Amino acid sequence: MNLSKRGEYALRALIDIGIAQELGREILPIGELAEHERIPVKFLEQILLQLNEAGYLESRRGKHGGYRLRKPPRSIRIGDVVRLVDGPLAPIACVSKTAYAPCSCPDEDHCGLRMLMLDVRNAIAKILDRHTLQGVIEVTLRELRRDGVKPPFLEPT
Amino acid sequence: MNLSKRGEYALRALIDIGIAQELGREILPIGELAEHERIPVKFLEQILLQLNEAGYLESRRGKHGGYRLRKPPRSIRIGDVVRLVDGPLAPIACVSKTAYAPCSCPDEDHCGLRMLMLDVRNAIAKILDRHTLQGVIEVTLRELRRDGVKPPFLEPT
DNA sequence: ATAATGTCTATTGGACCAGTCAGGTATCCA
DNA sequence: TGGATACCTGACTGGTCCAATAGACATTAT
Repeated sequence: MNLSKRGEYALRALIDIGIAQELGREILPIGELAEHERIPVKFLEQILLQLNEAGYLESRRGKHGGYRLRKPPRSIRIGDVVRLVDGPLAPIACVSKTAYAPCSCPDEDHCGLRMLMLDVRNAIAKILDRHTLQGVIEVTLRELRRDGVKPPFLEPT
Repeated sequence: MNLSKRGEYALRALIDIGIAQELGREILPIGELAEHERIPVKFLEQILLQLNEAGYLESRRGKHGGYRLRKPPRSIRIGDVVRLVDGPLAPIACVSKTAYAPCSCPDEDHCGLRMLMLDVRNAIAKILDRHTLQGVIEVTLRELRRDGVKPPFLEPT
């Protein structure tokens, strides 16, 4: 039931870029992002590249380059990002909606385990597909403000 | 968000042994189980051994040997079996109740991602910890009967 | 020009998964 | 008592994936 580091970093990156954008930073260089989240730069590169290819980010090269969101945060579903980076949400393939594959069990139609795992898949999907990047960003900023903590990415370094 | 084959086989084995027991078979040899579920015998052996050590099963050696449940199915929570075989239910360690570990993010207390993943963990745990082996067995048998399908393990082979 | 940034491809070390192999030991039946 | 059946134990292997690293190349601002 694991979210990979890759998936975790992808989400953290999108959230950070979204926060930066919300706070007036139009573009965020990868170095700043990597430092803030303590992610190895070259590993993060690959992930941002993937998010770029998938249409979530756009990049500007050269000096003062960096990444920004290509779509409004409200239209980015967390579940879709996880699916992109980590694969299907379902714990076993025979209950996946987006990547169904038959399982090896003798009678899929009368498999109590399958029904249970379908519940689990639906519970996960319900949460991750109902939450957007916008929502996560709002929650994060609200919590920061409530505790009087200065948000990150206010100033270019 | 994956259940490993090992975890899947462990659950299927417990369910099958429970079904057999419900239907009057006091003990189930591994060969019959492996054949029915199409699991490599030697792989299944390791898994049943682990379930034995963990107190879920007891075994009888020699001719007419096999495995049976050591506890009543009602007292076996699916979530605990998954934890035993596959590790924590939480998608990331910083939201695990049974195996918490701090994450690398700069501010765990104001991490929107963490709050979201905590929701996911709780949703998974709610399902897997509320369902017992008894429940899964009942559902399976009910579905089989509803469709008039003969349940497995009625006769020793 | 050059320094700062992103792009792209290749590779690596290690962990883990799923399974295999080669026996050893206990139990039962004839 | 001997053999068949079945569980017990440990080593090990091929493959895949994760996380990270390395280095050459392209683009942009100053």
